[in-house]
Amino acid sequence: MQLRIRGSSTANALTPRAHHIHSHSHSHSLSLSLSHPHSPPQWFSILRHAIEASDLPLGKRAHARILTSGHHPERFLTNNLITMYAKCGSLSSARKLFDATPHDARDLVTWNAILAAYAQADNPYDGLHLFRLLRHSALSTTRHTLAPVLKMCLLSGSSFASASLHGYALKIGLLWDVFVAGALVNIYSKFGRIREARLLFDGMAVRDVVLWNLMMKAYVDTCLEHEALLLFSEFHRTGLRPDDVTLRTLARVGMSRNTAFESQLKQLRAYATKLFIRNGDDSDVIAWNKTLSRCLQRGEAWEAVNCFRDMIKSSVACDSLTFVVMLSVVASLNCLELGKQIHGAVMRRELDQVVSVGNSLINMYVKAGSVSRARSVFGQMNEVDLISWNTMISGSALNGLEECSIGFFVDLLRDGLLPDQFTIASVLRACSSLEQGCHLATQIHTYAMKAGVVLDSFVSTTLIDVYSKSGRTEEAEVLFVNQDDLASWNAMMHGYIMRDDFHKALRLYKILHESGERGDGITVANAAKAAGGLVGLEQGRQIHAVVVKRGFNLDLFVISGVLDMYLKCGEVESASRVFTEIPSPDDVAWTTMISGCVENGQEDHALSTYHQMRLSRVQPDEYTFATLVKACSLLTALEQGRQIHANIVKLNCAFDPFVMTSLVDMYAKCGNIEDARGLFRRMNTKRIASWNAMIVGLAQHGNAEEALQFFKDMKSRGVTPDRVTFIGVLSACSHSGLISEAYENFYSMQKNYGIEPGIEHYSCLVDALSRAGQLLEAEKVISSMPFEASASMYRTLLNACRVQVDKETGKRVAEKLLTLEPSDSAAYVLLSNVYAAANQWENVVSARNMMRKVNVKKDPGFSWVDLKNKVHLFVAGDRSHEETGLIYNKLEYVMKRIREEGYVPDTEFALVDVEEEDKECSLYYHSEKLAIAYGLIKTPPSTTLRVIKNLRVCGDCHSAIKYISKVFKREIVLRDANRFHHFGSGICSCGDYW
DNA sequence: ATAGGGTTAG
Repeated sequence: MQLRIRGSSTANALTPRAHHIHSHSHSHSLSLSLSHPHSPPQWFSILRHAIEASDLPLGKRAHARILTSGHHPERFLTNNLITMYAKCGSLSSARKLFDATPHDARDLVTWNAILAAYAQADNPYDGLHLFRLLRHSALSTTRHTLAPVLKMCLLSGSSFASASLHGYALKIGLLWDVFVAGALVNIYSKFGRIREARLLFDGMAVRDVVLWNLMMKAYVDTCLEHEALLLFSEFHRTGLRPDDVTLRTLARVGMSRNTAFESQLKQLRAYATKLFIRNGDDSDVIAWNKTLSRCLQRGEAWEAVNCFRDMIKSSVACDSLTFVVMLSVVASLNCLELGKQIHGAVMRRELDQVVSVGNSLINMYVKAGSVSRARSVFGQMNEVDLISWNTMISGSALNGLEECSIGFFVDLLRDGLLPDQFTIASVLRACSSLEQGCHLATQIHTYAMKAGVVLDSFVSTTLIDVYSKSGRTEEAEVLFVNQDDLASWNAMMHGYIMRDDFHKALRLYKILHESGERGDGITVANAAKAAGGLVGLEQGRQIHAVVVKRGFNLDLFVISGVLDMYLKCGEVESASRVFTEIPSPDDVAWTTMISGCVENGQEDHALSTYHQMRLSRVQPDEYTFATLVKACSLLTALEQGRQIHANIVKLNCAFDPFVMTSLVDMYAKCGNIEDARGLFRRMNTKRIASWNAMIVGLAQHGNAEEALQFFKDMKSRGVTPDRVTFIGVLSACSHSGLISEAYENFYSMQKNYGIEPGIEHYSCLVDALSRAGQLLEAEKVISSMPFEASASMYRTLLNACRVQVDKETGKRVAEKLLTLEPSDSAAYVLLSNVYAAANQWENVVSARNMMRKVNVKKDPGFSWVDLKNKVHLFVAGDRSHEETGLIYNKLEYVMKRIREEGYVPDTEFALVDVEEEDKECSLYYHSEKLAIAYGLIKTPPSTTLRVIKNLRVCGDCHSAIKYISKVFKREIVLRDANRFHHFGSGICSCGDYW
């Protein structure tokens, strides 16, 4: 029995010679176990049975009965129990038993057993630690100790540990053991240290076939074909008989392009084939299948293909398992042609009616992207099982055929089959990519409950994903409770991110961290995204550090997330640094970089990055183009836009609704309404955003009738307008003085479409009334709406008073505007213009004088600044900050300094020319000034300040910040609700257009 | 032989 244990653990460590060990050890095991004096023999046979069947519960029951039988298990039985736990996959129980065994009760076999357990469980670090403890004890070791230890060296990838083991083996005289030497040769060659392997090999006095094989394989693996051939000749001269491993190793010589040894290779192949036939008995189908599946497990797919070719050439008949394995190999290679060839081979051998083979064919075809071929295999099977159905369901979903996937699910139910967790998870996957899939998912949820698989972690994770995607976060949260599966955590994090709840997402990340779990690349990518959403640069940097430390920066998914985080924080330079360190960026990484430039107002940089992308021969996709077109639109760069358009057509992206919509928008914003119209007409799928771009574009160009015509067409085609549509419609009305239409739409929006008017809609209405001269009516609308009036509304109205020469209303409106915006020069300028139009020059002068006395007072709205990882938030006239005195003093000083430099609170030009953009202007101005003042106090000179504002920056603040950047020599990055503004040396990256 | 979570856009 003891030998059996050792034997099998050795077999695990030195896989190439597995068959040797089994044949040597078996006879000993029986005689020993039966003749052992102290333990009742039935325990051993039960334990052996548990090991063979991998039956952990049986083993545990046996252990329990041994304990309850009153006898403390002595050493021999304990060793067997440890082995049983190891073989049945419970490393923790094995270790518990080992720890419970007193030190003086442990013998070498105990140690070997626990070491073998760690080797088998692929847990090299803890196992190697145990080995260090063993070395400190007085026990002397044998090859059976070294075998698992060497395997763990291989697993741990530690060449240092292997070198020290080499020395240790030499010291205790075990290096001359072919088992030990073979393992070392194998390790050295796996670490690429082939010369050390050869040195060891050459030093061996006795070498067996396995050792030769290992050395030859080392050469073949490293493409040292000439050395492999030389070694083979040497081997041949020893007269040792080559085995099938030798032959298969040789068969791989010549796979590389190197043709220098063509004739030698031919000889070798002929020789190998002859030997294969002679070795017929050794190379039966089972051995071949074993080799194939070993290749599959190691991910060496092409090696498996080559091996399969050799197998076909030999006289061995492939069986169904051969094809199951090979089809799995091909599925991983995603190679349709090869798959078809193997399908042909299956048909010739009439194995297509074996269910497992049929299922493998289906799987291979769906993985290769051919659902139709999979379906035809499915249809031709006489007998199908649940796996066949599941593969069709998941395969259809995988290939974007969601309806088809759901169809299979329905058919399955109709056939009276009970879905299992695979079925449910697969069909839910289809729902999750379906736009209206949530309702369906709810139904499938009830099926999952009926089938009792809701607690399955795959099922619940997919449900969390589906519910999050459709905004039903609460339902997702319910499912997430008690989930201990990392994928669920990731899905939940992503769910929060999708609804912009970045705080909650980061909280999950923190909880995970604090519980000792580190998460994986996806976790960290999610965390980066959340940090980006919060513009939390410090947190983002920490996450970036984790990414680098754990090697996730090689994962394009993850590093693109980090890139995006920096860009969302306005850190274009950091992003560029990260980007240049990506070995070969893909389309997404490039697009992230380009879109980040656009978001940060560096449209030129975006376009030049695009040209680099073309040079690097990465194909842009529809995301890239949508972004680029936006850049052109912001730059009003019609020519560049046209060139990009040509690229879009050339690269077949002219069918994507996103791209086309942004093109329509670009042409319209660039003033080329004809091309916008033409493009729009030719669009196949017109989404709501496409219509909106057209309607808003036409309205902006004052082409109201046509805008309303488009609106009509849109409705008649069954497209439901949204709030953006009505902004376009109402602004179109206002531009053409269509008051009754404006009212009509304003009410129809609520009554027929259930859209509550926002402040933008009211703005349009007020604008329309003002322009039409209905000043009192406009005032009435303002006072009746459920919002605080915005300053821009009053400004519009005041301007209308000037045009209408209505100084009574004008005065009233100016007063209201001034209570809202005491420091807003616009009010004074407009008011003075009203008086000027009425020829009341004294009042003009007094209005101008009032303006000069302006002080900064109320400042609701909020802005925040992130200093030393703490967010400082400022709201209207905020005096709650602990350093408020300092801040206000600084601000006074700042305003004084910039006035000296020429700052005038706003300019007259900006005031009389009130355009659409101004309507969304912040109701509360100066929170950003407070934030900047605090930033100036708290950071050393020339540090870049980053301020974020919840609303759009207004003209006055914009102008002030330009001066601040000049006077105080600071880069100031302001992110407002709309875009980034990079201020420096008195100018802003937006070119004063936003 | 079958199932889950991730990066870019209007």
